[in-house]
Amino acid sequence: MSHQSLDYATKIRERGFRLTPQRELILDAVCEGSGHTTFDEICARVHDKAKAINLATVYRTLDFLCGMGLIVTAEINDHRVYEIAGQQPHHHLVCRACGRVERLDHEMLEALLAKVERERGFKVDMGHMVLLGQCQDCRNRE
Amino acid sequence: MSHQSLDYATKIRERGFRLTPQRELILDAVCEGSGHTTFDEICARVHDKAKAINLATVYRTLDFLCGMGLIVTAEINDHRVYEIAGQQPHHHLVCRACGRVERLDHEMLEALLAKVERERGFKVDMGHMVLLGQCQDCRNRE
DNA sequence: TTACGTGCAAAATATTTGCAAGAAG
DNA sequence: CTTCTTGCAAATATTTTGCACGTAA
Repeated sequence: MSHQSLDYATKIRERGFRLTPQRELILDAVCEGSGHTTFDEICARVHDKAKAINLATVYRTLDFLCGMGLIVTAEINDHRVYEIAGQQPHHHLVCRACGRVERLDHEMLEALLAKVERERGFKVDMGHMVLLGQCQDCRNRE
Repeated sequence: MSHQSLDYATKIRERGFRLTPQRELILDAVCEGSGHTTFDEICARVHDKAKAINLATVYRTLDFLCGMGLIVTAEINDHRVYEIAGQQPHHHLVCRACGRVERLDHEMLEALLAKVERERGFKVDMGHMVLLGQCQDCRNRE
């Protein structure tokens, strides 16, 4: 249990819910790939392993897992994406040109957050932010 | 023409497209209200003035206006919102508790953007950002 | 054994498209 | 006139729901 996904089984059962194969599969599917996963990717991975799982179940389970705080969701470039929760707070730089996704550690944002809180009294609750722009390679290429 | 919406009529015609009453109405509808407007609000306002305008037209026209760069769109708290383009770049603080939307000027973010560009070579193109959190009032109330 | 969860199919929504008629330039 | 746009209706796509059955605990 060295991984980020501590003991999700316990987290689910603790609150009186059940751990089902479907929930495990879908949670796995969110973990696969590098970080962000779209609904369709999740469906594809799930159907790979168990063709019988229903679309409605995927919808319901993703909602459920969000509600449990085991996964989080964000909107990148008009696409809803899911990702496993409980990681270090971090953010992404998404290149509009090539679509590449780079990671940005939370530390970079701390100065900004502190300033907003100090000057506006607004406490930003920023689990995951997405900054769109242009990456270095694409800029050089121009 | 002191307003932000310069001469959109010209901008449209310049590129060989036509200015229609529908396009004017929908553009107006996006301007009304204070800043953000949802699809449904737009429909409601449009139907107020002209019941006959078709849903498909609203969809097509919003796409069109985005394509022309006359409006911009963002995602706030699971809701797609539209807003007139060409304003000063600015951002919003959205309170998760009460839903209030405060404006945040671009200046606040500049230090962050400069840092990302310096350290990562990534040029953030930040027309409009949304920070979720908790506003001062709601924090006091706890 | 007990309800929680799932599959299934249908319903409710949301969005897109083809095409003929209407209208902007 | 020309051809871009719209309205309409149908086609798609997406998401949600009700219900009987299956199964985790």
